[in-house]
Amino acid sequence: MIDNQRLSKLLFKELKFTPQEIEDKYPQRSLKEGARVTRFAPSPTGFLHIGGLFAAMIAKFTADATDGVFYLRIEDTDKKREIDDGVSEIVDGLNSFGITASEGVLGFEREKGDYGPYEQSKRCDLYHCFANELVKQGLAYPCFCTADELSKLRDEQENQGVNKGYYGEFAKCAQLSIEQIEQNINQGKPYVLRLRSQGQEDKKIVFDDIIKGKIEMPENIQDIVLLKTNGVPTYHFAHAVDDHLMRTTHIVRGDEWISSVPIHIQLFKYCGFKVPKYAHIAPIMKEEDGGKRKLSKRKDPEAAVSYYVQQGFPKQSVIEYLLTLANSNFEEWRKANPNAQQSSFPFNLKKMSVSGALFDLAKLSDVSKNVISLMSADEVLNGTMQWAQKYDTDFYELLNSDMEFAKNILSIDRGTKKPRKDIAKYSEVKDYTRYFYDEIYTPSYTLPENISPKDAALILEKYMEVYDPSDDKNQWFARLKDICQPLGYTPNVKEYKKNPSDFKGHVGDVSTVIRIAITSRVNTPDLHAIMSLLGKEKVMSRLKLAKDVFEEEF
RNA sequence: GGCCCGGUGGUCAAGUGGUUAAGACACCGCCCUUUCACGGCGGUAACACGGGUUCGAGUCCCGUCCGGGUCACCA
Repeated sequence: MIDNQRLSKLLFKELKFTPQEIEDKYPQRSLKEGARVTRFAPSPTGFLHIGGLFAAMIAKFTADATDGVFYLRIEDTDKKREIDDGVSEIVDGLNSFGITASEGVLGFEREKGDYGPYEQSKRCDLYHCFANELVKQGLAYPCFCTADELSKLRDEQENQGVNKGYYGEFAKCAQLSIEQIEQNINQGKPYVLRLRSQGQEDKKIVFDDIIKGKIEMPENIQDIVLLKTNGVPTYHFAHAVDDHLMRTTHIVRGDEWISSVPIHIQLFKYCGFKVPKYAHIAPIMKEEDGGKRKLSKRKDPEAAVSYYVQQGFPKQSVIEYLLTLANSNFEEWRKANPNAQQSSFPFNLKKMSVSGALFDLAKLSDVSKNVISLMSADEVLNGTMQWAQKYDTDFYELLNSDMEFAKNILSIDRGTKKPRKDIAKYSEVKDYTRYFYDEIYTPSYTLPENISPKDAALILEKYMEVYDPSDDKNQWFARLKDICQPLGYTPNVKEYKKNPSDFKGHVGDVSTVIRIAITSRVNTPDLHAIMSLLGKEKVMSRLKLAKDVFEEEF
């Protein structure tokens, strides 16, 4: 038995606070009954991952659904892996999808809230205080083993076929006498602080994960590292201290942490903290070679949240899709409440799926088409311009040169009870509208198989004779019908279907030819509206051009 | 390898011992239609496998197989 008080004095010479002072500084939050405090706690080691956005979104919705608090904490305890703009990368990424924290880190060197600092690198005094408490209770000790010794240990254990790690008889620094420790320290030997685990391998620990359910695991017996050589805590220890002090009630995090829960519960108990509730979420996967695997930061461009911004998906679309993955009843809710804010969805952690879902771009597109179909023309234009300003400046200039015109284009078939759903992302708007702009429109005609170039030319010739730009929609269509008969087409689709051999086609074919002549496409929004916007001159010249091209073909 | 977790159509998924095993995406047909759309209807397609328990199993138990996670002074 060593003298823990003496060890404490040896290890922690200048502590800034007592545990009580700290507890007083971070009091219980006064929130209503049932309010949940959640957090997103990433490391600033790279771009924001779609899985991170997913986790953050779930944490935020969980807090918001209970009038709780969602805050952002930065886990920067490993300076080696950190990147320069790590914090902004995360904050900006989150913000660009509307997942904003009400507390915590707001940006580079900026934070808000009474439970800070919210960057772990600035909280060392706090960790040291609690580490010292563990030392005083004999629950932590310094370990002077070098990396070499440790890896040798692992090799030996591998050979012996026993569990690897620093525990039991293998934890040789656990047996050091106070004199040996003092001597090592006086010699300036570097050391880490390890937990003196009281766990027993044959005992089980049981906890209830909100998503995964009841989980039973052996107690932790590893004397894990609490404080690294440089005095900075490991994830495990920082998690216990921070989530206790910040009064987090629900830990929402990736399920790769499940196997560490025995360590975490042990730490909370040794420190005298109340154990929080855990909700471990399954990762988002990708299909490859018929198998599933976690989306990888290095290999998959779509792992980065910025990919979706670049692609031109509206932020609501991505969240909307992620929400369908998180709570499968979201789609049903959305159907019943097409125009409701996402934030009013009664999010439920218990409805989360237990296993990882494959990311489905086709489904995202579908969700996004719906989202965009419900936007106003202004919203679509704003979104598109914001996107284009960054990723397609030529197109941006084009839109910007006459925003009223652009808005009119986007207004076609929008705002009705049954709006079109043909835009999935802002990047598609250019293609969707290109025939309105001579600058980016190159005519290129492909007729359907049932229409010959000769018939097409005849249709166009006839139509040019009767085209009247002042027609309203009904008159316009009546004119289309009028030219059908003489050309061998029928104005009546039903009639055509009854006796297809009696006609060359029906009014649909006639309008298709005109549509192709004007837009080079077989499907566009309402043709009458398009022609009105284009104006007489352009319409006539396009009809003429197409007619000439078709005539050349026979 | 040890320890955890999981396995329902191509994908996301309902499902809590009795269902013709929902729904959405994708795909394919048909219908509606004043063009294009929107929409509607229908179709193909699933309980990993083997044993139990039970009158009855996708659902409970055991085993097998497969997939995932984790075993750092990284988070």
